[in-house]
Amino acid sequence: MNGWEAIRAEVLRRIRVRDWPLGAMIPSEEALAVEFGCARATVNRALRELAQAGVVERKRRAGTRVVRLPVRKATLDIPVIRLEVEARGQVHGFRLLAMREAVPPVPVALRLGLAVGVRLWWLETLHLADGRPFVHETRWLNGAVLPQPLPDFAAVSVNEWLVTQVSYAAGDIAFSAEGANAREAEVLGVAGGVALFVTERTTWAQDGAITLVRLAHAPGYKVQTVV
Amino acid sequence: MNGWEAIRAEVLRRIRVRDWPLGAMIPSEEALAVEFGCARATVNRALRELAQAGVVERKRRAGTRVVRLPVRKATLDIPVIRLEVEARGQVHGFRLLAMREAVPPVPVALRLGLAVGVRLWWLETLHLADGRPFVHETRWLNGAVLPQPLPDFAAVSVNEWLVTQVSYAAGDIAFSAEGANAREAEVLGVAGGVALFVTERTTWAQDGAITLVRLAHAPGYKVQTVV
DNA sequence: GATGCTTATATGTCTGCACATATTAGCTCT
DNA sequence: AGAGCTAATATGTGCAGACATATAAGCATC
Repeated sequence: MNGWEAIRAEVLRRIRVRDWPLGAMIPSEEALAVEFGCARATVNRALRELAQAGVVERKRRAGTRVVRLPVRKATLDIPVIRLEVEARGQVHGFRLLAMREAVPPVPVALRLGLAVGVRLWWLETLHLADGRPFVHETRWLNGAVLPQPLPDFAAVSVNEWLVTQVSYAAGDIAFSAEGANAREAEVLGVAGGVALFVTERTTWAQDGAITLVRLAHAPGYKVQTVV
Repeated sequence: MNGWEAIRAEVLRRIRVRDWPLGAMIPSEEALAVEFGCARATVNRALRELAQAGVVERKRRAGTRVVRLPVRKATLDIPVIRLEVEARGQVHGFRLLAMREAVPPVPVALRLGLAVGVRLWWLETLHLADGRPFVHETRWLNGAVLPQPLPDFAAVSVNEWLVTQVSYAAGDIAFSAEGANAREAEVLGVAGGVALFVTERTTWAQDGAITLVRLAHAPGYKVQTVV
C-alpha cells in the first residue's frame, strides 16, 4: 500500500486538489517518508518520477516545488519505417531511387559539423505501403564513420541498416509541415504544394556525424504520442 | 567510478561494439554487480534507465536482452503557447475570435467519450507573436467538468488557464500536416491550401473529457526534440 | 501430444543506513 | 552595505540484505 507508485499517486493527488499549490514547496523527502511510513528511498523514487514528468522541480538543499506552468512532455516512438508500415497492417516495400557521392550544400555540412567540401553519400529512397508511396526519404550519409563496405542499399533499406549498424547514437528530430516540392510531388504522386508532414533527423556517433535524413510523408500521415 | 551512470555507459558501450549482440541476453543483475564491484541496486538503476530508453527489454525471470530493432524515443516539450512565443524572443498576444455554446459534431463527441447531443463550449483564439499570427486555436471545452464560473477568455488565454486549473491530466497528442482551410487561411493571413503544422490534443480529467483542441501553426513552425 | 501444476530464477521493490554534493542562509569582516 | 566565508540542509547516490512477483522450464498427468 505504500509502494513508490502509491506515493507518487498521493503526491499527485495533493497537487491536483491544490493541497500543495502551484509554485509551492512540498515537504522534504524525510518528512514524507515519516508521514507515509516508508523509507526515504521510496519517497525519492516517487518524486524523481514526478520530476521527470515535469510535475515538480527538485534542487539540492532547496527542496522540491510544484512547477507553476507544467510543461507537457510528449513521448513519441520513432520506429523503423518497415515496422511503422507493418503496424498499419500493410506490406512494406522500398525502392532506391538514387545513390551518389557528392559535396553537400554548406548548411548541411554545418549542421553535421563537417568541414565544407567533404564528400558524402546522397541517397534517395521511396518507401511503399501496399505498393503505394508512403515516405520519400532523402539522406546524406557520412561513409567515413560507417563500417565498410556499405551493403547494397537497393536490397537493404538504409533506414533499417543504420539502426542495426550504428546503434543507439545521439541525435535530434524535428517535425514540420511543408508543401511538396517538385520532386516530392512527382515521386509521391501528389500535386505540387500539397501539405506534407516532414521529419528531419540528425544522427551522431561518438566520432562524428553519421547522417542527416529528411522524410516527407504522404498526405494523411500522423504522429501520435504513446500513452 | 562505478556509479550507475558509469555502468549504464559501459553496458551501452558493450552493446555498441557488439560485445553483446542485438537480440542477445545480457548477464543477470547479480552477475554484473559482481563484475562491476557494486550493489545489485546500482546495476538495476542503470539497466532500468536503458530499458526506458528502449535499448534493452527486461522481463522477470527471463532476464534482460538487447532490443533487436531499437525504437527511438523522442521526447517533446509542449509548453503553454505564451512561453513558446517568449522563448523565441517575441511578444505574445492573443485575440478571442469567438466563443459560443454548441453541440459538437458526432466524431468530436465520440472522441471525447461524451453522449451525442451534449452541449460544449466552442472557442476560437488567434495567438500572436510580435503582433503577427502564430497559431490558430479552435477548441471544444466541456464546461461540466470545469471550475465555475469560467473566466473572461478574452483576458485570459484558455490555453493557459486550463493548464493552471486542470493540472496534470491525461491526454494524447497528434501531429499532422494539413493544407490551410478557408478560415485558417483568412485568420493566419496565408493562401488557402498552404501547408500548416497541426497539433490536435485531447485532455482528460478523472471525471471526464475536458477539451479537444486543434492548433494550426503559421508556416515555418517546427517542433524539435529536447535531446 | 496437450494440459495443468510445481519450482527455480531474474527482475521489481523496499528498508535502513551512509556519505557525497550542491546550494542557501547566516555570519563575519572590511 | 557589500563581499566573502562557513555551516546547515535537502537531494543524489551508494550498499547490503530481504521479500515479492512474474514467468520460463521442467514434470506429471490425462
